[in-house]
Amino acid sequence: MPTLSSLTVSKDHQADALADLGAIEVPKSSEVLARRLQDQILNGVYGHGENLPTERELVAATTLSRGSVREALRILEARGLVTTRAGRYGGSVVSRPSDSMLENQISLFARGANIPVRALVETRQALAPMIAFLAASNRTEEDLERLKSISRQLEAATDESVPRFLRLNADWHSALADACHNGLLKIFAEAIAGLMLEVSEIENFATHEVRRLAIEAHQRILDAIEAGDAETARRRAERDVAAYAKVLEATLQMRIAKEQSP
Amino acid sequence: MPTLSSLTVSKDHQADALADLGAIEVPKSSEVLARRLQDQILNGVYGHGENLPTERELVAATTLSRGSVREALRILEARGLVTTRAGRYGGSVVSRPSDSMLENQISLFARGANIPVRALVETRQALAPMIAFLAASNRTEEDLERLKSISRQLEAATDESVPRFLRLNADWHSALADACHNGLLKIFAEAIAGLMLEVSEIENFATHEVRRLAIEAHQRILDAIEAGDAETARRRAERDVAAYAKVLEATLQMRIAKEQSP
DNA sequence: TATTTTCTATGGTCCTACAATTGACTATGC
DNA sequence: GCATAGTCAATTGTAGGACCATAGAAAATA
Repeated sequence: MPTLSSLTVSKDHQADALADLGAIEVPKSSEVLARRLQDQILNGVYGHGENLPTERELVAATTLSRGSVREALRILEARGLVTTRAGRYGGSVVSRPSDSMLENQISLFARGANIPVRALVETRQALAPMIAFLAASNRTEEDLERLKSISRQLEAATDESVPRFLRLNADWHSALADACHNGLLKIFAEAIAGLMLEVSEIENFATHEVRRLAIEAHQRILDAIEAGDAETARRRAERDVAAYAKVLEATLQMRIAKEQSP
Repeated sequence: MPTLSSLTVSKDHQADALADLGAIEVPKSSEVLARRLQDQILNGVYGHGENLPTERELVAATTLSRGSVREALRILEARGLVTTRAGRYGGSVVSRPSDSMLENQISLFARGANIPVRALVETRQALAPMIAFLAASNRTEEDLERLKSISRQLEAATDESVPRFLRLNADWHSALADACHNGLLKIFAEAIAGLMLEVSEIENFATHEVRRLAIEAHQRILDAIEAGDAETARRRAERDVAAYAKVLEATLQMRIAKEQSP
């Protein structure tokens, strides 16, 4: 007659069950709350601009301590999902992650992951032609005016300090990214531009000759954009970024050579 | 004889000074500490895998309360710069932001900014050809094997459930992104793939016909990658993603039509 | 009506205390 | 001697209370 214990599963099944368990990670209460609030925000329970419950209300609802609630709010703030203001009628307001926040995150990742300059250049080579193409297709008159304005300043700055030239150059690319009317492409491009700017500043490779070539390339692209010739704009951007990649590579090679025999 | 008071600046200068002041935002102590620790981490004061000072050491050094110190650590944790473990010999160790963390941030941004599907498609059109190009150039034998393996599974899944097909499809693109050996491109592509997957699932437009076409396109790209023919791979990826964009657009148009006359 | 003052709910900060965790160390049993 | 179990201690995790600083609204005042 079968006993109760004889009905239990075999040792093999127990081993399987053990393996199935795996490592268990216990999240912190602040992370759990942050996650749940994030879900509610994404599901529209709290819309943009609306106030989350006050800290003390969250304490009452969750039975967590105020410290844990505040840590959860700091997490959401770091993700750009809420902004908190003090004072009466203050509180945590649901907001959209800003451009600069995402750019910073991309920058942090790239530094941490030791993304090589080559990878940055490749990504730029992927994005820049599409940005030029779209800018030619979608630009408004305001976009065009702004690009032209920066172009003029850029031409005037050929002989000025390198930092000013680099900054104006960045502005030009930023205006171009605006003109393409694609928020995601814009941020990707600007994050990469920011990362490459650091390299450029270190390298200091913006010689007079390089600057002149850059301005001419910009002008050619701008002409195509003004004419609304998307295909030509794309092709010219392709050539521009390829030329830039070559110059940068040569500069980096030079640096390596220098370091090996100073 | 000039008095001391006559040596003070004019009212005009005072007005200038007032304008120079502008709005002043007082940051929270936790944000200040988070920023300073982040700078130290980026400057290599604490290397990857190293421990930050303990919470109580930070309290002693900063004269902040432990609560503020902990909020700062939660901010850094949300940025992916540290991971904290409890227990003796635990603490906050410096770490690199993970791929998934950046992907989530991109996803959060795109949702919040209401990035239209059109912009996602455009960005994908920019990235996919470059990824195929680089994959053909940089692929290892392991990359190739993995791609082939997923391709086989994908062909076998033509008649299976849509979610399984979509998932395998995502895996294929993920493997392709790995093969290009560019960490940044990979994450951008996967973040967009994740966002588009949501759309696809809603649309449920993976008909048998579409699936067959997708598999054929993959095979053509894979052939070029195996041959190491980067230029061909790029061209084929271009055509693939353009075709995909067309199908998606048609599906979206259909949905709009349906909604207007249900 | 315009200005100032007061009021008060809210986040910001500090403090204390204790629980939970976890790796190293020690003791135990065989 | 070795494996197992138990103990210890430093660290994070959490709770709760107290008070300050802030900032709008509302009331008082001119």
